[in-house]
Amino acid sequence: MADDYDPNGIVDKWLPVWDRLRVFEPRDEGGVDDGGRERRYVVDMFPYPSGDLHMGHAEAFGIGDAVARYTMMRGYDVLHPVGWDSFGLPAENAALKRNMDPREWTYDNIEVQREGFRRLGMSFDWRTRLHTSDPGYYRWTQWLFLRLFERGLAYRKAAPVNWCPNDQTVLANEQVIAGKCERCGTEVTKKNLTQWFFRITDYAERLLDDMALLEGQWPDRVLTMQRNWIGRSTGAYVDFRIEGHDRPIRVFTTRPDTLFGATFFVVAADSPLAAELVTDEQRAALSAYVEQVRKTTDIERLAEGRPKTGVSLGRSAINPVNGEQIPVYAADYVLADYGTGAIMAVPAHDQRDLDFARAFGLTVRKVVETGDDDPADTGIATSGDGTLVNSGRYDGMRKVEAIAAIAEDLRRDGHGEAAITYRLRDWLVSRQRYWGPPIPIIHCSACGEVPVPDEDLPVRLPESGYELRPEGGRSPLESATDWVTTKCPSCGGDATRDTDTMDTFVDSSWYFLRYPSAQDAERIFDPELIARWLPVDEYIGGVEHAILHLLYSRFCVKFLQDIGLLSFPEPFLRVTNQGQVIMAGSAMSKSKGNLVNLQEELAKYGPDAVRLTMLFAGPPEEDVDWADVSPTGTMKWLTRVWRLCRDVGVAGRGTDPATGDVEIRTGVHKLIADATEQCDHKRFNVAIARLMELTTLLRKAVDADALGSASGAAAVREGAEALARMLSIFGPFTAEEVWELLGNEPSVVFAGWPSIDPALLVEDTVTCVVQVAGKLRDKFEVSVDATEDQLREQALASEAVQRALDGRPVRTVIVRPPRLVNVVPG
RNA sequence: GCGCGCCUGGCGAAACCUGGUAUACGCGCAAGAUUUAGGUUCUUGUGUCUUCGGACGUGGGGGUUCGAAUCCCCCGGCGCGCACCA
Repeated sequence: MADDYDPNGIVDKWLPVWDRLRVFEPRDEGGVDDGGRERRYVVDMFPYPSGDLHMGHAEAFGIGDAVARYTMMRGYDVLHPVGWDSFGLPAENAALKRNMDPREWTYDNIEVQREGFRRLGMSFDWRTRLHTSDPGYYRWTQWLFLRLFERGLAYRKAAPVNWCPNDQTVLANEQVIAGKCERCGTEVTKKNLTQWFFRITDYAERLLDDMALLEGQWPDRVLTMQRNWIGRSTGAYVDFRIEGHDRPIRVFTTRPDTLFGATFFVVAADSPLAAELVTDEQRAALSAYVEQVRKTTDIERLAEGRPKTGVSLGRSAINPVNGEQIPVYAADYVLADYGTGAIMAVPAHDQRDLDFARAFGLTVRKVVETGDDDPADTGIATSGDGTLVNSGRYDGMRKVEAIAAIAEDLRRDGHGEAAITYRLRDWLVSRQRYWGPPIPIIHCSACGEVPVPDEDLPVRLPESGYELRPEGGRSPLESATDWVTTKCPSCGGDATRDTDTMDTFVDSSWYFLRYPSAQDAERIFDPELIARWLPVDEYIGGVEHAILHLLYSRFCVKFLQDIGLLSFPEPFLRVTNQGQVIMAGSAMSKSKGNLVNLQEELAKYGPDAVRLTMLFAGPPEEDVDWADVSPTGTMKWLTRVWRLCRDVGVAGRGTDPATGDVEIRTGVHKLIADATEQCDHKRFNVAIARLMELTTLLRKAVDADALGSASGAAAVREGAEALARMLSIFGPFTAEEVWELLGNEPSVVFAGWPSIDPALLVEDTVTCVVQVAGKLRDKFEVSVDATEDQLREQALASEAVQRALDGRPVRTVIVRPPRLVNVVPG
């Protein structure tokens, strides 16, 4: 045994012991049978194999591991799995750059990270290990696709979609952040392409409603972000006849009460509607405009104060309530894929419409009197409550009455109906890249889109014969001609495979279902193990997935529930977002030159001190600025713990804690109770502070020769063992080492969380605080059952109180026995 | 623009849920002990001012209360999310 604390030596010492004892495998299957425990499923958002582990991994997984280990220590049977999100663009780009096979790059990195996680002391059950890029996994991703396809929830359509010119692929709406590609930051443009979508919009209402189940369990801001993303609006559809056109065009409005104020009509320039409605005279003008719009990136489109543009389509629309003819325009401020892609424009009561009206010299007609100045004069649209004017028989109604009345009249007359629309769009899942699960569809000239039969899954990625580099929206797989050419499963004729692959977010939207039966070759998951472990009790990961991953996973689980494979509506009962590790105020990056290398920190301080430093720096959800913290402090503490336990050694071994010194025990049990309470709320920073206090308390006792008496030794032992057990959730290697120093058999994990003797928490005396006019003047120790009268008397007798009163009479005395007296002067 | 969150010593932070001793724990700093020295380790001190009685102090202002870091309102600063969604 080393003669002082050796932060890295203990890593090599204890890893093989944990492996041998199978410490992190759930007890009631495979390991020690200890049936009857409650189960908990604790999951960390799985890593992307982008290289070696970095500071962010240590932070995120350190928090997840503390949660998992705390849950284990509290006596639950815990499944804490690990896997890799190993398909995706970055791997492919990195491989391209190095002229490597993406497999090689990916699986090499996974090995490096696997070893890194082990050496960080993660309590994973390695049997769960999965990689989304394994055929044994993506087979089931494809299987899931086919189930969606069967039910019409996976479909292909031509649409203007987000296109990243740098990554040469389409992107889901959720992957466009402020107009830029989520991965590379390039400005995203629009392209008309035929793409695969999942009909997540069918689930919009349930995704919104079921958030009630998550309230208080998920971070509020995540719920808010999802709510806003789904974006429910209530209003009405209104059908407008178009002059010289045989079918009416429907619009959505949240303000049917302003129908009489509609003075023009706008369709999205890039929607098929515009092409359908345009007159021959205006066709050239429209094409030129659409061309101009398409070239504009989202960033430019959204620029502040950008003037409204558009082009007349040369027709009129007819307002169903008053027969008025209003001109029809195409403009880019109307979105093709929201609502119906067309709007009635009410410039008086919508700022965007007013801006357009002023740019094109169109009529502004106020129909709701709000008491504000006329929008036609001010250029400021009014949207508040008021009374209807210029609206025929609806004049005089309040806004809300009018909304209901007009919606009802539209329905009765067959001109529309009340409606709800969502901002959420269908999920674009196809990608023109190589490193993802091939879409399991075969295109046959006779049969159309034919699903690959289940028994032919997986559709494996070809391992050669393709050109990896994507180009102009063509998938790399198109160049793998042998792979593409196939027979139609339906008619047996010549056919071709779909050459797109699925987005990596499809892989990750169901992986937590696969862990308990990661090796199952027969089915997507084992229903018995699902029943045993799912849904996820604790899900730990970054807030960057607040919408993307968490929304998609919720959708997939609801779908699997609908087809009878799952019995719960939500995948994650509780979500915790950890903060980031930053350096000197900003995110670490190579270009800023402020990278902190995790491996160097580990070499200097060992994994326990690094983990503790992050956990102790603040609450889990706060960022940690590495410039503000120092592992030397936590390292010093771990050394003190080690020396304390070395000095205690086997003293007091085998004694009944109840025989221990009461004064020491009282202090110990208070600290255990408080640390437990803090851990229950994931306030690990405060819990660690309590463990530090416990260390100091025990050190002082040992220095005062507590070990010289039987009762002192018993109490110190109880405290030191409690310290080791609690330390194990933050600094697992050190905890194991000191547990051994105390003369115990490994593993400390099996010892569980220390219990608290409630009798020791009951205090006989407390400090009573005496205030004069709310300001602290005196305090004294009193019995917990001191009466109001006794306390009042003792307070008034205090010299300090009399001095503060300075001769003033006492108006009243507030007594809150036994802790407080407030003397209020007259 | 809309929505949300945060603001406490030189620094990271406690106490806010449940109003009642503000600054737990750690870093840093200072002094002392140990050491040949540096480092390490240990001890003590560390909100500001002070006439040593106290006074002031949780971004600013106001309110509720016997009593406010804590609850309410206004303002400022910082951060985050959304952003032409009809």
